[in-house]
Amino acid sequence: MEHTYGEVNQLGGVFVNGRPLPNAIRLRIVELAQLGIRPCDISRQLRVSHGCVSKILARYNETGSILPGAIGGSKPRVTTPNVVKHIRDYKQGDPGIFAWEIRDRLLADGVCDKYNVPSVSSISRILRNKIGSLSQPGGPYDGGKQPPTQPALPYNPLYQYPYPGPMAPPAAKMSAHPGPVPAAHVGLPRSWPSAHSVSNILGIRTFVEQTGALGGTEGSAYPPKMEDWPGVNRTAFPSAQADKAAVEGDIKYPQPAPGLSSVGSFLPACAYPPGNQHGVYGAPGGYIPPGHPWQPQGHHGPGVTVHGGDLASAMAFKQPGREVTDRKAGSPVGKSSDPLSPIHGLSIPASSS
DNA sequence: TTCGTAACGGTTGAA
DNA sequence: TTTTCAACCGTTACG
Repeated sequence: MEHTYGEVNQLGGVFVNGRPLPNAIRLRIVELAQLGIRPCDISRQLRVSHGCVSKILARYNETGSILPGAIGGSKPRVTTPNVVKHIRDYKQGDPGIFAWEIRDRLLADGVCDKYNVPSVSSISRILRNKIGSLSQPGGPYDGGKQPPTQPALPYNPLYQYPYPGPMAPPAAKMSAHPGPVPAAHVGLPRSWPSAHSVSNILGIRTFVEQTGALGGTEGSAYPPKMEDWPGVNRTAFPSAQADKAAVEGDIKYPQPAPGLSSVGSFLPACAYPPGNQHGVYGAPGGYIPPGHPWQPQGHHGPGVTVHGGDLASAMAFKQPGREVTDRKAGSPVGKSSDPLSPIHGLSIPASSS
């Protein structure tokens, strides 16, 4: 957390280690690729490492989304209350049942599917820690307080993970089929682009600029230090963890170093079609005033909207299912053989640089 | 020179 | 409240 101000990469670009690039940059990468600009050139222009360009383009090709994945958090819990109840039922019905038998029954009864069924060890732990304690004293069960076949929570085939809100689980690393949940939103900001619309990606900066937060007042309006950012925490937006993940990259991109001001020179506001500039790049002076830090983007300008074309399509999935995997999963990210799959409406004139 | 990707050090957030 | 762990990130370096 000491890299509040970011670091400078070999290309002179500024980045915050561990944090996603601002969505504006991510979008720009995709846009430039759409224009036929080679990734290596994009890398140089935006001063983003070519590895990152490659990864973002590969992800886009794979998912149709420019957004980063949901950062942080733990694996979705599989031992939901419903599952625990069923396990309890099974144990009550057959005190001698083995954990692996419970597991099989969870599958057979449709309580879980193969993607979210607890492991045998998890079941054992549940039996030991939860059900076992509940069953004490006086025998393995709690005196039959639970009916043998209590309705419990009706099994919802759509239920998979106890994520709050409309979000889908970050199942990016799951296999092709994450389960009963249609993968259309898997791993992406679920409410995108509604709750945190394109404006949050592209518009806020300009909104900030327009509202004067930039140009001398950013210090007060937008504290440069990450930890000074109010309201940007994991509880502020309870319904959108991934949204946060998607926007925090901008929210928390303080990056005052001048390196990324190059983005402004390479990517002037006029590079965007009028539709996209509406409410986004209203400041005619440019995208980022030279010498200014990247302004964090976030929920500071909820009124800003973008009417431009299919910009949102870049934020949405091109295809259901998100199988973008990181290196840890074997990195079967799609080859960038077709980096120019169209983003209709994103006809952006080549940079005037 | 270009591109894909493993390794690395970092951040984040749920448990 | 703190710690742990497993997600994710972008950069770097290598092939």
